[in-house]
Amino acid sequence: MDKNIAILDSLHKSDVFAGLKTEQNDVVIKGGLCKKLQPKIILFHQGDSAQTCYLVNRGRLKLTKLNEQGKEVIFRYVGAGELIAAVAVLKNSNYPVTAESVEETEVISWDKQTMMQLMRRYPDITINLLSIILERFEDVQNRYLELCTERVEQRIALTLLRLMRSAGSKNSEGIYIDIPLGRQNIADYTGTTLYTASRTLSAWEKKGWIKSGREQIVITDPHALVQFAETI
Amino acid sequence: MDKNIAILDSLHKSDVFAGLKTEQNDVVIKGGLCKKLQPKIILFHQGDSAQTCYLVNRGRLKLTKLNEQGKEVIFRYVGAGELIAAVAVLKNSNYPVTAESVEETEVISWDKQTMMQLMRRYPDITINLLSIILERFEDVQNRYLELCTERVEQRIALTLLRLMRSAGSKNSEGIYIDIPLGRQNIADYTGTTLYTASRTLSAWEKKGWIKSGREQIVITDPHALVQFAETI
DNA sequence: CGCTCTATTGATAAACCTCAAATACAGTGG
DNA sequence: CCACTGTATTTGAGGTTTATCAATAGAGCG
Repeated sequence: MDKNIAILDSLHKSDVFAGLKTEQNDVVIKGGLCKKLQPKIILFHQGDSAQTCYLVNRGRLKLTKLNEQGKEVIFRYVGAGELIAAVAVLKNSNYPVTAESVEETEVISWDKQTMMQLMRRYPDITINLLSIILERFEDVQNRYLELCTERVEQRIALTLLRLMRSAGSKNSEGIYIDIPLGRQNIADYTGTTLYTASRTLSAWEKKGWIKSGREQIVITDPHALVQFAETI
Repeated sequence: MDKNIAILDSLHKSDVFAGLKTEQNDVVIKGGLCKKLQPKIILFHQGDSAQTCYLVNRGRLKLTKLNEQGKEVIFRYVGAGELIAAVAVLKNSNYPVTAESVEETEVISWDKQTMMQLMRRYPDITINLLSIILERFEDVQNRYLELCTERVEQRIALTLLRLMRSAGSKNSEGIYIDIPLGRQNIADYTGTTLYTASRTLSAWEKKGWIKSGREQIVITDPHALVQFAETI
């Protein structure tokens, strides 16, 4: 019972099922399966046959992709209320990315058939799905533009600010990014190397813009970062 | 009458309206407006209020985006049968990119209301739309990965091969890319500069992999390019 | 033929990566 | 509590890739 309430909460704040009435949500819940993940567990691999889509109910996932040489690129950190693997619903294809938990995480899953039925029953879901994908699409496009036109340090600044907005929580020192975030992660997220990321953050720490520990970052002067990101 | 038949042809081969019956197509056509563009005409600007989506019936469009400093990035060349600006249908937002004709081009347009009605009447359209967007989404993701992990020359090779597949036509010398494609365009498409693009193509021309003239490229040895793209 | 736009090429510099080595940190088991 | 181990981070030196600047050549057009 408690579990169902938890799920309901998540459905309400989720983007896919927005606008559904309570009794409709009940139907949705009955079709979904709950799954708990310890940190650093892979939910699915890029290339796996895509049969299921997932809603993050609690915790956070990291979406990545490897190239042939094994270099990792981070596309997105996905938090509670967000749907992933929408591709599974529509096409008989494979997951284009890998999803891995970065902390203790709970996801709710719907298989292709169930989701299709839900979409047919409640056309709003399809429309919602479409707008979610469009939003993400614009997001990648913007990051693609950044990657083409901005320098590494600007990209790191923009990335930190983005993470701050999506996973930031205010504390006494500044805004803490509530994701275990190593230098390598930042590098993979901005298209640079561990070393350049480290040097950059060190410099910013000396300037007092951030404070950083092992796999954690607090932004102490967001305004300075914003301004820096805008310099040519 | 002739015009309508032309439109019908395009609808049939298009991705959005796939699976519709003839009488349904008629309804779709009545909702659409035909528009002819000379080369280098801007159909819409990034930031314009998005009220209309377009299907390319003939010719080709270039989708680009500028950053604040005015650097241009090319996202896509869009050919006949392809839909653009789907975002216009769903959200009260602005076009995220600029669309410009690169040759004589004919587009069919539907405004937000009409498209919404069509989607409600024929739910297949929504589903098709969703799969189109998903495909493009994966495409940007792949290019994003490339940009992060591959060197300029590899990216140029991959880009030429991609263009070859989507706009290539075989002639006596090899496979001609049927888009006016200057060095600057290639640079904007691969995230490099005019100069690097020029040097690279010059080198390949000496090796006999391509032949190039003013704003045009023929790939004479695709296999060599493929192999080169795969080298580390 | 002169004009404009595009492409080539060399020289130079900047940005960034790579490698190597040292240091800091968190967790573990004695 | 402390040494130990494995991982994360820092930092320097040096090299590679790529951008930038400048000057020239070529192609198409009226």
